[in-house]
Parts: sequence; structure tokens; C-alpha cells
Amino acid sequence: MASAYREYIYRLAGLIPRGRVMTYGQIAELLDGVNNNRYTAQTVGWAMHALGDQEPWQRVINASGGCSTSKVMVPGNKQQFLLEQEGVEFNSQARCNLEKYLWIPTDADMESVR
DNA sequence: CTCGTGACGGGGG
DNA sequence: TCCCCCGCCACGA
Repeated sequence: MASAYREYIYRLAGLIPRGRVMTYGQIAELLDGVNNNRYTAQTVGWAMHALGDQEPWQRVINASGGCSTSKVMVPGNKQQFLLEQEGVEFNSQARCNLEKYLWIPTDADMESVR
């Protein structure tokens, strides 16, 4: 069973629609203060890592629009592959356009997470 | 309790 | 744009 701290991260990440993404920092910013916990991009990354290869692990990427699961952001890593399967396009620099794919939860969505 | 370790990110060069 | 530095903090040894 995941800690309460992580539960909020997983609940929010679980709302990300197929074909859309959120960034570690964005999740941290939205959850900071919830349940009196302090959230930072790095701790969100740690929590997602702990999720293993369980959904929706692939839908959380870094602020540059790339997958941090590969040291070098080269095409062909698993996370990028899975996202491409659901329609997210990546350029030759292994980055996707956040203007297009970043998902922004509504206040109601956030309310359901709290 | 301390310490090392990151799937982070912003700022400066 | 890329690279490096550094603050960030949960987690496990």
C-alpha cells in the first residue's frame, strides 16, 4: 500500500487522459500543501518511479517535454514508445509539444483528488 | 539520527 | 540551445 503522500500523486496522475501528459513540476505545484505535505518536482518523480511499470506511469514527463526514463533523451525508450502508442508525437529531439499535449486539470478534478 | 541518492527544474553562462 | 550548478525532499540503508 502506497503512503498517503503518494496516494494524492497517483490519484491526480490517474486522471490524465490517454494521449495527454502532465509534468512532474506541474503535479507538485498543484498538490503542494495538500494534506499538509510539501510536494516538489523531484519527490513526484520519486513517487512515479516507485510505481514501476503500472499505469499511468508513462503519462508524467519532464518540463522540457521529454522522457526522463532514459539518461539521454533518445527516441526509442519505452516511455516514449508507450506515449506514441496513444497519440503523443515526439520530435527528433525526443520532445513533445507541451502546448499541445499538456493536460490541465479543472478545479473539479483537483477537488476529487483532495 | 545522519547520509547518499535521484524518472526535477530554474537560472546563469 | 546545451551544460552545469544547486536547492529541493522522500526514502532506505
